[in-house]
Amino acid sequence: MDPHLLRTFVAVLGHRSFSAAASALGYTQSAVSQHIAALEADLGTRLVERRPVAPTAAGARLMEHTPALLLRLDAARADIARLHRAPTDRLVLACSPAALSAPVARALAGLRTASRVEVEVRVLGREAVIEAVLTARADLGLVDGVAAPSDPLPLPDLGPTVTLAAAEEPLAVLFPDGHPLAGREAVRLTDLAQAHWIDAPDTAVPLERLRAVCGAVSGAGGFLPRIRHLGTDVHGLAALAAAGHGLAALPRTLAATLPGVTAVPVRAPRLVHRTELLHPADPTAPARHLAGLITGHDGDS
Amino acid sequence: MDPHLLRTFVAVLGHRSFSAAASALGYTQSAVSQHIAALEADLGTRLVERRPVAPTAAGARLMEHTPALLLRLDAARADIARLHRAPTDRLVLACSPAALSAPVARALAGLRTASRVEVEVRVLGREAVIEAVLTARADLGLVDGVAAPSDPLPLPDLGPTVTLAAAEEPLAVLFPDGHPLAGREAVRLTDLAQAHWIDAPDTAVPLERLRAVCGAVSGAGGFLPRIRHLGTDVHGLAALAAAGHGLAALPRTLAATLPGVTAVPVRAPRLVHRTELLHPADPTAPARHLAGLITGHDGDS
DNA sequence: TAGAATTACGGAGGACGTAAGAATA
DNA sequence: TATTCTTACGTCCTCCGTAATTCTA
Repeated sequence: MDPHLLRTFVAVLGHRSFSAAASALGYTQSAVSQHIAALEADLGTRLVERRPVAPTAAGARLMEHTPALLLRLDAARADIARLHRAPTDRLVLACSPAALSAPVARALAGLRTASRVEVEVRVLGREAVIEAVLTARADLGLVDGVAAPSDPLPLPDLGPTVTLAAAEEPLAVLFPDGHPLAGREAVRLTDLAQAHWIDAPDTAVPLERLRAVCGAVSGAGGFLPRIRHLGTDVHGLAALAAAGHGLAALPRTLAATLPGVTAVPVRAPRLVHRTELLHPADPTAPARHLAGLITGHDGDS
Repeated sequence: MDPHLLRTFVAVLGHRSFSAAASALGYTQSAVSQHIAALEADLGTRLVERRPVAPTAAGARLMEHTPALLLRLDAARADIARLHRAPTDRLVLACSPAALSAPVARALAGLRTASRVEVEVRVLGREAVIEAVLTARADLGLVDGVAAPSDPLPLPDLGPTVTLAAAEEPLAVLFPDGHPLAGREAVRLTDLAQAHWIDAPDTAVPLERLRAVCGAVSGAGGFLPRIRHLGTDVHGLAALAAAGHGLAALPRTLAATLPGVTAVPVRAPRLVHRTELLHPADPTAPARHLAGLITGHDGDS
């Protein structure tokens, strides 16, 4: 269970090929084959089915642990590296699309007028934001999601990362302009479970999450995807929604600014769209500053 | 960052000595020294201060990740090993002290009358219960704690372990018989923050947890320990409480059966004592059976 | 000065590449 | 039969133990 072997393992499954994984990792095919063989010998089971390459049951189990394991390994290394970095006047903010709201943008402006800080904003998917903060590729992160009011987002706990609430606001559903429900004051999310949805896991609220928060109320499933939208482009998502491909959930103030769609607030179940600020245990000075601006408090602790 | 090196690292810090760690791990001191040197070279920092042996700042950071990392590594191995184990008619239940309630005991009795299953109950601290389930040293776990009603316990998420609620019941504080507050109908936990408490992290509700759930209300700290009780012995804890060493929080029905103390329910903040059932992704047949008996449902999913 | 960690060094085993051999679509 | 994985084998490097050395309480 050497990390190198595990990295090879995920690469093999990711590429569905030994040789592709080998060239991606800078090994020969032979080495990759030996890595997998070593893992399988260690664990006493076949992990990968060959030709075509696919995980066995045991391999699937291992895959439930390995990415998190490797991420945490990187996080540990990053945490230590952070201790010795020079104080910087540069700030990298990783941000999921719906988390980059007008107030956040204003806070960033405030930071840049107050101090001469070079700012870089990276819009990423939710997991990628968390990963960026943990591995110190970003100084600060903003992730959005839905939860019951004043409940925290269910983020995977990956060590000593501090998160503090940044903002809660109403959740809305995007309807094409002129849609029968677009005139409503508010909608019940549970009523829409059987509608067609756009599966945009990185941009809108993931359907699986909608299922989870509604499933706590009614036991049902629903929220089936009709079309899949990858990437982090809110505008493109709105275009799909406007064209009637399906529904999507976004924070209301953001949704209200999108063309071709009408944002109808969600009335029940009682939910909010929540944005949380992630920062590592010892943020840089600019990161502390921005965190303070975003939360309205001092960024200490 | 080889797992072997990390294991040596935690052993060195745990024993506060290279040579002690060496003999514990079956290495020579030299090997341990080389392990630490390799880690330090890899991470580019000193991790351990020598004579006396203690973690540096970087070493402390690494220690925030390493135990969880090694546990997850073991959990992955255990998950895979579970796939190939023979079906068994043995059941090991790991259980935190306050989770072993009368209904649980009855459920166990039901299991033994229904099927010829050899049952073993292991009472452990909370972390040890989780660890036992994850590493397959137990088939099923029961952990207790406090939370807001119908909120889940804040368990560290260590991979694909399913948890389902088993029971919620009122939380109570143990007062010595005859204590001025022992006659009360109910108490506010926040009123007791400045009282003396028994620090019994494995048996009672950990003080840190009380601080956390009360801290969400008032920002204060409090709940300072006066005496420390280690181990998993409810009766001994009660004896300390009866002798006036300090207060402790336990589920009410359990607390009510203890001699020498009076259990006063907690009125505010609105909290419950909660017991959660932990089981691995693919429980054994007896484990499924017992889970069904405890929750009152079928143990499927 | 004694206890404890480091350094030097050598042998055994492991890791990776080259190249030849099996297996499958 | 071509592609892809496996196996064989040689080399280099790493790992760990023995033993001599340095450090520090």
